[in-house]
Amino acid sequence: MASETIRVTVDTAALAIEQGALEVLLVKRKYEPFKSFWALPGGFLDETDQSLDEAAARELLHETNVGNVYLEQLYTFGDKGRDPRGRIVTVSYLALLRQEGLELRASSDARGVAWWRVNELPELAFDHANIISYARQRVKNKIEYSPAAFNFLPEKFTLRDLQSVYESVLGKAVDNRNFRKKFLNTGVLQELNETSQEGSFRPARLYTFSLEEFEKLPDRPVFVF
Amino acid sequence: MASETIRVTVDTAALAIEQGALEVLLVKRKYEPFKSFWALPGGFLDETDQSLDEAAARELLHETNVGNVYLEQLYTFGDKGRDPRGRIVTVSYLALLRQEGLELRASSDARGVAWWRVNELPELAFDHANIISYARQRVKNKIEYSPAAFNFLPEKFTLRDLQSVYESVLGKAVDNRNFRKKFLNTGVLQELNETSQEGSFRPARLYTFSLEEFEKLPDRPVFVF
DNA sequence: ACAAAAGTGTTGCTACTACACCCATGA
DNA sequence: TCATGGGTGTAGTAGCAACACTTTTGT
Repeated sequence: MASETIRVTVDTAALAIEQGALEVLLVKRKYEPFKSFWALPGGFLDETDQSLDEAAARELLHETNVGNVYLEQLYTFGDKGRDPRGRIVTVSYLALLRQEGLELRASSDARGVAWWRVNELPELAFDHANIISYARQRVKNKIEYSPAAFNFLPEKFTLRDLQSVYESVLGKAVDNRNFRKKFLNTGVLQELNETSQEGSFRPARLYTFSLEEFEKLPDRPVFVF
Repeated sequence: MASETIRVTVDTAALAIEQGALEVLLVKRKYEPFKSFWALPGGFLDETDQSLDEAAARELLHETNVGNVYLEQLYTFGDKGRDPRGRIVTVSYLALLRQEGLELRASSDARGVAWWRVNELPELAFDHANIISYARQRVKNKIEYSPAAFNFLPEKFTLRDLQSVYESVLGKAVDNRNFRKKFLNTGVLQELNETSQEGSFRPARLYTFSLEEFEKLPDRPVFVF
């Protein structure tokens, strides 16, 4: 083998929360290497991509039919030997989204697409387990100082929903009185005159997130629980 | 030009502090594109590099003769058109170091190497100004929760030295009583029985950083001023 | 009336901010 | 003794953690 060329892929760890558990979107590989293993959706950077971000969005849409989601760059992996096909540099991405309303569809070069609970992952292709743990760590940090958590929620949500997001991501329970007090104090929650009826008990008030109010906050972590 | 190949470079924003000013290490380009512009040291990822980190260290050493420094990956830039030579993906790195004791030496493909104050930069090649602003932001965040600041200091330093590092990076003055109290309270500073004589005035006590003590601290930002 | 989740206050403590003067040294 | 930077203490305040019961609704 002569001077092997270096190729670039863009892979996305797309996270969502389902029933109090953090889940990641995986595709089942149809071809070697790692045939039949689950892997992060992604693929080679293309000359037509205007940017890495665009490439990540394109591949995510192509491989899973998921589009229009929050995406940010995570970390770039380039160790020799991480892909048996040759020297491959992978720019990884993090996506935060809701599962509701999606219509997952695998591309023709995959055997399937599915959500997996991050605490119960199968054996993964390449170093993708590593990328996912990076992603988890990033979200954990991120929800403390940014409105990242709201990407997991619909437009209107209850305080309980929001608290559940924090609990799922942080992996620990939070005191509900302190949580409400602190979050309401930040001013980023806009109270609606609507409630959400979930069963035969008291309905919960709905809120929306106000980006405008968020931008008035200091840069420091303000959503720490 | 047929299907152009994608190439990967690794560029490093090496920061140090000199006389209360944050500075970055630049090389003057000898060839096109951006001939005679100043740029970050870096170069193409090589098949012999075991990892991106290694590539960054290799290029930094080759282009500036600076080695053995703290390096961490920063962000990856891959927009179309950011390099006139074709599609180039750049994995950027951040280095934190001291200038003392270095013997800067440009490689044969450069016209020179020099430190530049980040607040007085010349016009830079490519999107390197952008990379430097990423680097500045990263250090600013990093010194609040990690021992990153100590990379700018020698083994033994005074509290005043340490405070100057924070002031230079944060770009603001800090109350010295509160700074000392808070830093000493963290327990990460080991007091030495030595002093530093700097002039005809009271000598300052020297300290060292204790990694062992640092690791006992919580994950949250503890060096916030 | 009961089951279920929504919603609410207080107290003690810790940690931060703001602020100004004395100390030790060499010349 | 003077000039220079090193080094120190306090008081008021704000924000945090810990903690348990009442309210509202549908059945």
